[in-house]
Amino acid sequence: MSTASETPRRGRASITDVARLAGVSAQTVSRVATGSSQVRESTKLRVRQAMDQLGYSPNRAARALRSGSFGAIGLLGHDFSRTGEVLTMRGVLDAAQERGYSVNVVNVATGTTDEWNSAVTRLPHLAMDALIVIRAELVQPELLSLPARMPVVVNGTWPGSPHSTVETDQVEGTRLAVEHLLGLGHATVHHVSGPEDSEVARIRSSAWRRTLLLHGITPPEVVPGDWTAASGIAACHRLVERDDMTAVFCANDETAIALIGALQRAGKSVPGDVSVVGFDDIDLAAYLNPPLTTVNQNFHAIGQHSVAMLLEQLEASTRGERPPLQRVVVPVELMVRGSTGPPPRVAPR
Amino acid sequence: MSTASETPRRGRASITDVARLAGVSAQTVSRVATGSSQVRESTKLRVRQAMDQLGYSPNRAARALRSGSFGAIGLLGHDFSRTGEVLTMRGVLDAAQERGYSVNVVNVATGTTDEWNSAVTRLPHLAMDALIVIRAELVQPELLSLPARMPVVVNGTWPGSPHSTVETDQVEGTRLAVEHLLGLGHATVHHVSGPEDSEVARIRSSAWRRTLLLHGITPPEVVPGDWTAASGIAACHRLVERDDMTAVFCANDETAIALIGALQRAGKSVPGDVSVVGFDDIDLAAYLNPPLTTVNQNFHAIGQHSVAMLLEQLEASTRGERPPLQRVVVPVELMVRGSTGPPPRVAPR
DNA sequence: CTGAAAGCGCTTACAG
DNA sequence: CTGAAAGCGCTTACAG
Repeated sequence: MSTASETPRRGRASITDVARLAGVSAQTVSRVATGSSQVRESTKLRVRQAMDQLGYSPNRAARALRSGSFGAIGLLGHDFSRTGEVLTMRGVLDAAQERGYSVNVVNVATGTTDEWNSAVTRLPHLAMDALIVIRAELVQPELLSLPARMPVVVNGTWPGSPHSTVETDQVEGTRLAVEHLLGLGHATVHHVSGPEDSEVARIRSSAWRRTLLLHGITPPEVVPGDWTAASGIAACHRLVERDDMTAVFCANDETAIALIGALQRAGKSVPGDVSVVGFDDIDLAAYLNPPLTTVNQNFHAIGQHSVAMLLEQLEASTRGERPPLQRVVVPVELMVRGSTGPPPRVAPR
Repeated sequence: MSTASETPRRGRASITDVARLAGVSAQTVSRVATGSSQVRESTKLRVRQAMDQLGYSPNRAARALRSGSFGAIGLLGHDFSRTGEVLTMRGVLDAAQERGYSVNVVNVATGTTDEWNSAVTRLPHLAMDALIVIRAELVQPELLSLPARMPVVVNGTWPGSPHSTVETDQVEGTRLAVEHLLGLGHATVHHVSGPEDSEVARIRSSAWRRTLLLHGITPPEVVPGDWTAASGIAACHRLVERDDMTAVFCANDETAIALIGALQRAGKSVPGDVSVVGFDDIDLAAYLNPPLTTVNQNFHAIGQHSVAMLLEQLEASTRGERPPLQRVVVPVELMVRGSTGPPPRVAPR
């Protein structure tokens, strides 16, 4: 009746199939599969062989249902094509994989407050044990605590957050950028900001302002940007009319790169006439002409820290402890390249 | 005894809790939750209220265990920080979300054949109904059919693949790029290739060669690259020694952008002395100086098509049909910008 | 339109 | 070191 080719009809072997083939009980198979307790070496071997023969892998849903853990981390963010989101995701993927967790990525479509809140509300439907949120700024705090007992780590700044956070040292990065320019001899540093609804952008702007004030310089008017290359070009039109414009600190690299391109087309030399600094250190930054001086954010480390903290929280609550609230600040590094230099001898007209 | 604040101890309401509160059976709650069959309007309303009051959301693991479907798609790829991977992922995320599926992203660490195979082998452990693989080239075909009955769609070229594929029209894109340069009056077109182990890179190289031959031009020696900006700089050293080097077709944008930067530093004008074309159309391409002429790949569409095909397969096999094998080719568009122009009057020395 | 019963494939106590 | 029983929270037939 039973032939070698007879495999379970459902296409996938279950723990019972393995148990039968190995001549043991299902629990023993489970013990071998999870490595949870001691099994006699010879038994273990027999079970392993049966597993291989049947191509067995445990049903994740059954395991999750019984154990209450999915072995998955959720990653919620808006616009997973920007440098920050992408590199953070890489860090999360790497760290999670190392610890045997899979990653469920959820993209918030439009990035409006409504979209964020609705995404958070839909989360409990998804199978995940813990959650990393990139830029939670726009989320209502009450909503983010919605997934009951679910550990949450927030990437970026979220004032008054009841959750652990991992963020770049924005203030230090900005200070390094501005003081680098001042150190080169520039009389002042102009600033192209990020969008108004971004907390990070506001922090960079105010750090720029404070650094100038500390050096006794009255900050010039901010040129508004929105992270995009297009806003870098728009910024150029406004900046070229200023007589003292020899140095510009841009809120991110995209804007800085587009600004440099526009300045060059307007007949300005970078850094001969104008020095430009960005923020992020995207991959291409070092290969442009001129190579971009910028502040390196270690997004990958942010992702890795997030996973580590999340799993600590998970373990703490498994032990019945109250998970610790942590705030990690990841250091930055100023990458000095070719887009900055001393100001021109004679003020450009 | 029972107070308003009494919630189930486990922190999350179950279907039974909702049923009790609404005064119906668990199945009726299930019917309302899944919308699977007709329920009297007044009953539905009562159930909905109970759900809201308890903050109920169905346990994904239980649902998956019972229904055999996880509501999740796996996305397997190497290096989720490159343009292609990232934008394809965006397309997958958008399309999956629209259909109520979540996306499990798995990053293949080193991109070696071994890593690919081991990632594929580990997949059945993960909770997913179907799988999208970006660049399966390095995977052993037998392994990729390992997850029994799991629909698979492959992005990119995989000769002899037993699975459905979605890919960019590489040949047409290359032809457009090369003929654009020839049309401008260039006598020949040099080529910086992608890495040897990439099928896509090989296709672009051979399409470049064939296009030149079709126009009666003997193809110059290929300059080897590997997608990176660094290889664009290396290519510059080799290219500047060639007398007839007035036009270069690069296998991707990163290489092209770095090459342009290096050419400029070597005193060449782009496009005055040399015209350069890339492939991909990354976000920054239009904002560089000069703006990059390149072939636009619609990665987002690739991701969306992949999801659509996957779900068709899933539905077909649910109906007991043999899922159809599809091959979708996504059209390209040549973006003519500032990095290309007619050759210099006098051959540059 | 609604309900009582069975069972998806595991793991978790509890015995031995 | 190993096993028999129970049950995680759902959905799927099967009744009515």
